[in-house]
Amino acid sequence: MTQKQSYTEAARSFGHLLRSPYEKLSRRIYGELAQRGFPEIRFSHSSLLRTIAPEGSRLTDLAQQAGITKQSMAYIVSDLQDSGYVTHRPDPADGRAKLVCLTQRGEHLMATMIEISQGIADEINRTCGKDFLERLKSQLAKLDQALN
Amino acid sequence: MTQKQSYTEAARSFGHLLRSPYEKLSRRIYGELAQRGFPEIRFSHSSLLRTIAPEGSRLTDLAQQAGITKQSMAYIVSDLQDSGYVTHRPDPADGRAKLVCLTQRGEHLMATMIEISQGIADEINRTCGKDFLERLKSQLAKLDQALN
DNA sequence: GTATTTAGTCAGTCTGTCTGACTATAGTCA
DNA sequence: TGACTATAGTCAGACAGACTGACTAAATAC
Repeated sequence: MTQKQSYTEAARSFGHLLRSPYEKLSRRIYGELAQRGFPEIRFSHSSLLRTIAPEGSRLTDLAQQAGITKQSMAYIVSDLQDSGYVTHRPDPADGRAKLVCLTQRGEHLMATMIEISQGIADEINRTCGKDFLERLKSQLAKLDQALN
Repeated sequence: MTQKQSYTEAARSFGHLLRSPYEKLSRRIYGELAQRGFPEIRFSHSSLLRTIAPEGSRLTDLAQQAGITKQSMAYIVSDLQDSGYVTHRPDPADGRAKLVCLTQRGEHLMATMIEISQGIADEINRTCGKDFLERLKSQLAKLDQALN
């Protein structure tokens, strides 16, 4: 086995194993969202959807939590606003700031994402064994800690 | 706990746990490559680097294996060619085709990536326990299968 | 009251993906 | 053998999503 062959095997063994299930989960979730009436939702939207607070969030906070610039987050906010998932309202605590808030459609989207995620989790546990995901999550959290 | 709060917790528990270590590993690997004399290498290059065969590969095969269009792969090949990591030569079996081959610099890059990956794997096993990665890989492979 | 910092917007740039169209070559079939 | 279809790679343009610098209005610090 040549050195080059052992490289592709080494790479595939881990980087691939982390990326592939993630990509498959993404495709499943966005595919099912499209089928359930949310065809506009894309991967980039997750940087806002996974961090927005129930009471609304500031653009700069969303950007910082997602690790992107406020201009990039503004682009995503604009897109979700055009599709009716979020809206703006002034932040009473700061005349400069606006709060990005979920609309009713946005809240419905969130509820649907939870439902889809739960369904996938149940399916995985049925296929891979009881509490498989809990144990996997525990190991991934340990890995995540070790990589800091 | 509101429904919206439970969403972010559910999402963070898994999607986040798959993405975060992957992003950290990527930053580590590309950071160390830059320090070791390969500053041009970026994440997008991995779609070629992880699949190119030791004897060279056709553009269309690389594209298919990576799941992107041949035009996108051509864009990546061009970038790596400009930086001296790959070169073209005609495919003797087909007058239309060219083989994308690693240069000496490209092979050195590959060897360095293996070294860096091995070092990270050893460090993870030291931190998380003997054979931690083997057991984690096994579970991730199981998950990957379950998601097909 | 002045200087500095912050929130958000605007415009432009870059990367990396896509599509359609094209030319040259290969394969198939009658 | 010629006509037709398919394939390999290139070209040009479009788009999504990331970035930077500059700007205005509001907040904060002194």
